[in-house]
Order: sequence, then structure tokens, then C-alpha cells
Amino acid sequence: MFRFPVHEVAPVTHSPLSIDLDRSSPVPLYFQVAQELERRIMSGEMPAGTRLENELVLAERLGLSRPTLRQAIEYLVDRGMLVRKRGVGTQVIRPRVRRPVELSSLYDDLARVGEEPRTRVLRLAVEVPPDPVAAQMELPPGTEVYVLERLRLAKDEPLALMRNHLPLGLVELDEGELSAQGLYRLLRAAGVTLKMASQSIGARNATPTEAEALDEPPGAPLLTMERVVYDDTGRVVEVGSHVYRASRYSFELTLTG
Amino acid sequence: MFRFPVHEVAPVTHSPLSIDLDRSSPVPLYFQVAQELERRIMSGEMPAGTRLENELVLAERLGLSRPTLRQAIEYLVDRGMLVRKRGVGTQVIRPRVRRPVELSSLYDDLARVGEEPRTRVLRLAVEVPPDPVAAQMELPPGTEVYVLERLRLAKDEPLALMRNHLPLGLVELDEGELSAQGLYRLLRAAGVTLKMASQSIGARNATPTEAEALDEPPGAPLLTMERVVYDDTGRVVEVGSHVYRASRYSFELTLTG
DNA sequence: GTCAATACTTTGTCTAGACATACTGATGTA
DNA sequence: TACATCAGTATGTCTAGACAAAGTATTGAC
Repeated sequence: MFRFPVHEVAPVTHSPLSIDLDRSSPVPLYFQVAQELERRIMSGEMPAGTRLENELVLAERLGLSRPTLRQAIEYLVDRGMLVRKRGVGTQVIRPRVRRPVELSSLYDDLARVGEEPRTRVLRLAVEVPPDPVAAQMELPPGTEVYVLERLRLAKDEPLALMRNHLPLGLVELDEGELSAQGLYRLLRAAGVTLKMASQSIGARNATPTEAEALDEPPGAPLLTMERVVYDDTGRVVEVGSHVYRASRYSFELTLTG
Repeated sequence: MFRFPVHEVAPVTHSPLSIDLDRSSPVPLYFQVAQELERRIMSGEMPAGTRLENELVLAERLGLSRPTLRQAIEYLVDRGMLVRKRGVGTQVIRPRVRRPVELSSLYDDLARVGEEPRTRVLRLAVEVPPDPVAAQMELPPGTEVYVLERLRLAKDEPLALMRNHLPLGLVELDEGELSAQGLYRLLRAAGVTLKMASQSIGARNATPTEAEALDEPPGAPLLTMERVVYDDTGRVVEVGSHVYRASRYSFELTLTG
């Protein structure tokens, strides 16, 4: 005979979940679902531990096929917001996923948090770079490239010294534009799709010149960052060598495994 | 009338691509395909620029359905080895993808490159941590946790000072085992699935104590790393606060966008 | 009461095919 | 010659359903 357990308590809540889908929208259905789920997770409507209904039920309720629904869930699993376990189910793991240091520009990062970024262009020239730089750019030694040196300030305080090398013919660099916005925005505006970057983060003490430019005492610790950026066709788009004031800056990153 | 162009030159080679699939293997078909493609890209058999045949043809040649083949390609696109463009095709972008600093342990990283890692356990205790650490671990203030302090050496030279906090009841920590292998391997052996980490990388000068322990001159630059690691259920598994000798260590990471 | 075998639930993998959409290149017109 | 139009090609999205495998809970035997 069927009996309800006496202490019937939902172990983990799972709301029946209904989402309004717009089938005439150019936004794919799976993405509409993913975005709505992401919103609910972020807003706390679906806190960590919330269990989703199973895929069959969910797909039918939303009027979608299971593959389409799975595509939405997969998107969120990849971003570390959901976990799936075969035979068990799918549940929310963590709302507060900061997701910084992707392929973002320092300028935009600062602007986003209200740090009022400014840029002072120290040098903009076309030169033959040192051989190691040419090698990183996968160019034959002796090829001329842009050399760009900038001082980045946030709220009128020096933050970083940045040296970049860029191949010619990719984008027309202009001192005025470089002062008004970040390098990455200029690249994107020129139709370059940033795809991948390989970077190395280290530390060392400031040289006297650096210390003065950054308004730090001699020997102050600096964070160093070397970065090679590729576009979607595999070309090297930019090679950067930056130093940051450790007293005012750190790299935040989220790793998933 | 049909004419061949005079200067017929294959703009990008694409081999007919045949792969032996084992349908009785427990390894999924899409993964067999993905692995084989990855191998050919890494080995240089399919250099950057190589174009794949279109999905319909490829699926038929391999005796797979298109979704299955797409799943394989998607896997490699996510890892930054292939690019797809609608109406155009799929091609290899880059063979040499170093892919470090994922959710890897320093110990295993060093061992892999032959650096002969060793660990000296300086302290292993059960204590009430400072309130900020308790907050990071999402535990009520006053809860006891493991406190672990280690010195990591590579080829008999000091490399890093590591302090970790772990909740009790997750794994039994033993000084002998901690000396012989990395913390992450112990966690995995205890059935903990590391899922996500949020970390912050900065720099500062060494304190006198740190300088001595690490065999560095006073005021030497150090890389600092603060890390909170979560498992697949969203629990905090470990909170780490490490300092590395900047003269001997840097973080390598690959970003994709 | 304990432990092994069994049933059930849920995600993982795979198939076959349809229509939509973005990009390329050829065709045709002014 | 230059430009707009159109056909062709390849990936993007979506559907409907099948079987496999892993994990959980229940059942049954000793």
C-alpha cells in the first residue's frame, strides 16, 4: 500500500519552470532558454542546490525537443552554473560567478566599474622590433611593425605602463583615438575578431624609470604581463608587454575544470 | 563550358580524412573523432589553415550522423583548435596550444616538466580560522578547519610558500602523504571532484621571514595567489593563499574568447 | 539485520532528416 | 567596367525518437 512518509520535506526545491519563448525571434530557442535560466540563477530565484526537472518533462513543458533543451543546459554547464549527473539530475551549483579576465581590455574593465580610465600615449612609431618580438609575431626578422607605448591611469592615478607591438596593415593607429579608448575596441572596429590569447603573469621590482612614471617608490613590486593575441584566422594581432602597480592592481580569474 | 583555371593551386589543402572508429569501444564516437583530429592537428599532419571537408560529406565518409560529427567538431572549436564560419567551412587555426593553469596542481605541473617537486610540511593543525577565511569558506565564524602550511621545492630549491584551509570531514590529511604528493591528488583520491576555482594574482615584496624561507634577498618581489576552489556540488573545498618567488615562477594561461 | 539482486529514474549518445541563414562567386545589366 | 542580383555552398538551428549506462532506491533472501 502506498503511504506518504511522515516527514515529507522537499529536499531541494524545484519550481515547475515556465519560460516564454519567442519563436519568431532571430535569437535561437536554446539561447533564449539559457539566458532565462542564467538570469534566474544570477538573480537568486534559483539558488545553489535547486534541482531542475528532468529533461524529458522540461522539454515537453517548454514545447521543445530534448536536444534543443539539452543545448541550453549544456551552455550553462560549460559556464559552470549547472552540474549534470547521469541517473541523478541537473542542479544549480553557484550563482556568483564572476567571470573576468576573458579576452577583455583593461580599459573596458576599468570603465565598467567606474574607475574613469585615461590613456597617455607616450610613443607611437613604426620600427623594426627586437628579434624575439618578431618571432612571437611570427614575422621574419627585420619586418617593420607598430610600436606603441602608453601610460594607463585610473581616476588620475597611474596604474600601468603598456608596450604593444602590432603588425602593419591591420588597423590604422591614431594617437587621438588611442587616447580616447582602448586598443581592443579599435581592433574590433577594424573588423578584427580577437579569438585567443596566451599570456604569462609574473612579478619584479620597478626600475627607477618605471617607478617614476608610475609614481611608486624605487624597488616597488610590479606585476608583469606578457600577452600574444591571435584572431580567428590564427594571425598574431598583437604582442603586449605590460607592467602594473601591484599596490593597485591584481588579476582576477575564474578557472573551470 | 567548364574550364579549369590556369593557375590551379589548392589554396588550402584538405585531405580526404578517414578515421578508424571502434563502435564497440566505450569511448563515445564523437570523442574518438575529436581525439583523432586533435592528434593530427598537434602532430602537424593538419597544419594551421587546413580546411576540413564539409559536414555532410565528412559525416557520410565516417559513417556517422551529422549531429555526432558536429559534436566532435564543436569540442575542438571550444578548445580553440578549429574555426567554423557559416557558408564558408571549418578550418584548423593553430597547432601549438599550450593549455596550462586549468585546475591543475602546482605539484603535477612541476612533475610533468621534470622539475622534481618536493614538499616540506611546515604546519598541519585543526584550528578556528580568521573570520575572512571562514567567510570565504562559507562556514559560520568559529568553525574549526584544517590549516596547512607547506614549502614547495623544485630541484631542491625553494619555490613557494603555501597556506591552505580545508573544511573537516572532506579528507583525512596526513603529513606523510602530503610530503609525497600534491594536495589536489589527495582530494581527488578522496572522491572530491574539483569543478571551479576563483583566483586572484598579485604581487608584493617579501617579508623578512618569507625571504629567508624562500632563500631570497630581503624585499624580493613575490607573486601572490589567492584561490577558492569549489567541487561539483558547489561546496568550498579549499582556500589557498600562496606566494611564489617571482625570480623562478610565472603563471602561464590561455584565454579564449 | 545485512547484503546482494533488481527495478527505476535520469542523463549520455546516436540516428535521420528538415528548414534557416550567412557567405562566396558567378551572372547579367547598365 | 562596375554594380546589383541570384544561385550555390556550408554551417546553424530544430525536431522526434531510440537505446545505453550510471546512479538511486527498493525488494528479497539468508
